[in-house]
Amino acid sequence: MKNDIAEILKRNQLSVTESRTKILELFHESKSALAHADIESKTDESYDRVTIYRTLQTFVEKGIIHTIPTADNSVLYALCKDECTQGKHNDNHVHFICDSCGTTFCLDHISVPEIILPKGFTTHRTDVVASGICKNCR
Amino acid sequence: MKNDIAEILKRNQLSVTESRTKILELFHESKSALAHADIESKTDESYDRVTIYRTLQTFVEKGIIHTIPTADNSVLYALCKDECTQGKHNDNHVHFICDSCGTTFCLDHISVPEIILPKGFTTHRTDVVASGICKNCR
DNA sequence: TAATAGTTTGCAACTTTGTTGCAAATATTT
DNA sequence: AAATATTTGCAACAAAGTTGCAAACTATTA
Ligand SMILES: [Mn+2]
Ligand SMILES: [Mn+2]
Ligand SMILES: [Zn+2]
Ligand SMILES: [Zn+2]
Repeated sequence: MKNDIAEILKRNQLSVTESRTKILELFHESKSALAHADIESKTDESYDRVTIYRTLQTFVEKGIIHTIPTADNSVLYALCKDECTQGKHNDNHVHFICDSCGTTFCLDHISVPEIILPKGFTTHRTDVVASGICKNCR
Repeated sequence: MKNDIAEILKRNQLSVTESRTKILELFHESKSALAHADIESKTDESYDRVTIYRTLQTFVEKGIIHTIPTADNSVLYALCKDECTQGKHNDNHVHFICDSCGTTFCLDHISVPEIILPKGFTTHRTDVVASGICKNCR
């Protein structure tokens, strides 16, 4: 397991450090999206805030994790499961945020529908974020 | 015009003040969504930051404006054109953010498609945010 | 495996964004 | 016009994010 994580880092030309390993492990263990603060607490504040910021940024650039836009404007991150690469994300799935427990899920098998835009507009990315009550909260 | 604005405020049981009038006017004049900072600059910093925060919050609560989630996590606001009321928003249209000029549009006539969620999930709101190149930038 | 070169981390200091309490100013009601 | 209710601006604070740099660590090479 720890080896798999190191593999992913190496494949992305990142040196294998304790913080990166631990943070990437967290994403693999987690069933839902994580915010900066979640990572801080789940690592017992062992890493500096700056390190976490930089790690998340690096992972996003490498196509290891993706961001999820939210209505309340907190930044959330989740593992990319599609084939995302350096600078080219491809996470065309719907996201769901529970208004009750706050958990955010990647609905990997529900893909974002094609949206037909007015003439003159070109789309590079489409985010669909649904919110409501999740299966655990009803 | 200024009278129309005052009317809207009264209809929503808000006292008609200079800052509220001016800010609501800005939204009516603007063809795109506005961020807190846009309002600050377009009003020549005549109002305190706190006043702008509170005004935006009040307008959202009253269903006069709605927020737009963004991938880069800046908060954007735009006029509600549907029949939104106190605590009940109904802005089921797609939003478009231009990667080149940053302008954010409400695509009022493009409605959010129905998303079929897994069993156990109930949706209260669905945001669709597309990004790419807008008609002015290509 | 030890030395070196390259990369990442933590700290400090700072900026930007957002929040709260409260007195003064303004708007509404009588 | 006075009384009442609401809003505003200030100050102080809290939370979130950024940057430069020396020390620590990782990878490479000999
Ligand atoms: Mn996802
Ligand atoms: Mn809109
Ligand atoms: Zn839930
Ligand atoms: Zn544009």
